[in-house]
Amino acid sequence: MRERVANRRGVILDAATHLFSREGYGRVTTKQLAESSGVTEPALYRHFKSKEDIYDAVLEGIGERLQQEEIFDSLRLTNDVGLLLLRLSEHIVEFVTENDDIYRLLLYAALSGHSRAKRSYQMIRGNYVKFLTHQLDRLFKAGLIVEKNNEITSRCFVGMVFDCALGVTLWRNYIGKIYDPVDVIANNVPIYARGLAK
Amino acid sequence: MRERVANRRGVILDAATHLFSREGYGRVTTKQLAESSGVTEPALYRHFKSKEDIYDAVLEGIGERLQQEEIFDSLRLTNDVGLLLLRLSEHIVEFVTENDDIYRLLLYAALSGHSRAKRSYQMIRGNYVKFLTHQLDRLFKAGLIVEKNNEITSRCFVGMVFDCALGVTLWRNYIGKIYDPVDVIANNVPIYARGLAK
DNA sequence: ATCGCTAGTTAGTAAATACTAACTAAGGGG
DNA sequence: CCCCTTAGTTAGTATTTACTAACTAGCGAT
Repeated sequence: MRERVANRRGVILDAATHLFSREGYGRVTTKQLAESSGVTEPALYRHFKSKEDIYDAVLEGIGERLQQEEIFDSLRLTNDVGLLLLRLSEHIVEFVTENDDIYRLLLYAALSGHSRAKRSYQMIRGNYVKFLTHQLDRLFKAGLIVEKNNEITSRCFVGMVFDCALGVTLWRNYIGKIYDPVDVIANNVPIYARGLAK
Repeated sequence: MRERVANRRGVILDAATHLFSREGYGRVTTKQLAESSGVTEPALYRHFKSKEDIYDAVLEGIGERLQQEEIFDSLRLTNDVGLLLLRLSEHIVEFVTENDDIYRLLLYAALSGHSRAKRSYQMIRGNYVKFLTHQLDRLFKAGLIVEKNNEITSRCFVGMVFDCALGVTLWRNYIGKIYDPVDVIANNVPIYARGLAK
């Protein structure tokens, strides 16, 4: 029974993205990949030359789902450090919550030392850090925040927010009470902002 | 050639801890486990009933390497929120840096949804959060810090510090400039402390 | 001295795994 | 209409993988 589908490659990649993000590369079998793409195993090899190749393509494809430019544009002129941190946090938490497979893939890739992990890291977290560093430099020059190493500050802030986002996904069942991410942000970002403001 | 060793079980567990923390459960084979324990495969099964059983024991054994009581005792009476956060941060960063296999195991376990992940999470991160929440409650009652949801604050702070620690281990090669954790802490903890202090 | 138990060994097995060989239906271009 | 390419299929293979069967050296207790 031959079923010809327009974008089979995309279907396989979607299924693979989900599987690899749940189980990690090692535990996913080609059989699983085939079944959840609605195709037989050899068909996978029409579109990719190996299992590794599928994994590579999955990590490669992460970039297309990021949408950071818009939020960056909207914050480029803000002089309110609290608002800057708040909007960035909301964006990150929303992103990780809705695309938690992407961050899982990054963690798996980083843990197992995959060559594409660095690239993924930089796309997902690095851009936020770079943008925030730049904005903090600007706010400092405008005399609005205290003097700090803004790169370190940005890295830590972004790290904190990503970890908070994991509270809604990865750590969800491990911690006691589950808070709405909005409340978490509303509680913490002002602490950071107050610590930075002049 | 029979080689009888006093604590073979421990040797196996050490080797397994290292392997699982690097590769994750799925990618480690019993052959690897045997070889890096200096033993043949069937010998593994004298000490453990399955590969899963070894993994379980590895996660179970995490607890023994944690040493949090001492630092908690030394900070129970501090009225300086900056010092409290600073000492806790130093402890966490030092712990993750020196025992990065443990945190890697936690991440792998959480990602793949292993049943022991929750327990590991609570031992490794949960205790810091509980202690810090309690201390922040105390400092608030003493009128030394602003009013916040101290549980959320603690979770986020601990999350931030653990993520910073990953900057020295997991993210090490992904970020540009590598800072000494001491400098990272010295830059960030004061921001948080200033944000909290009254 | 020997008996039994523990902790090893060698050799092997059934199942799973990544991948291939060989074949074929569908569709488009000339 | 026919032929070529594409994207599937069924059947199969070599290797790996987790684990077992059967045997044995060494040690402590009797």
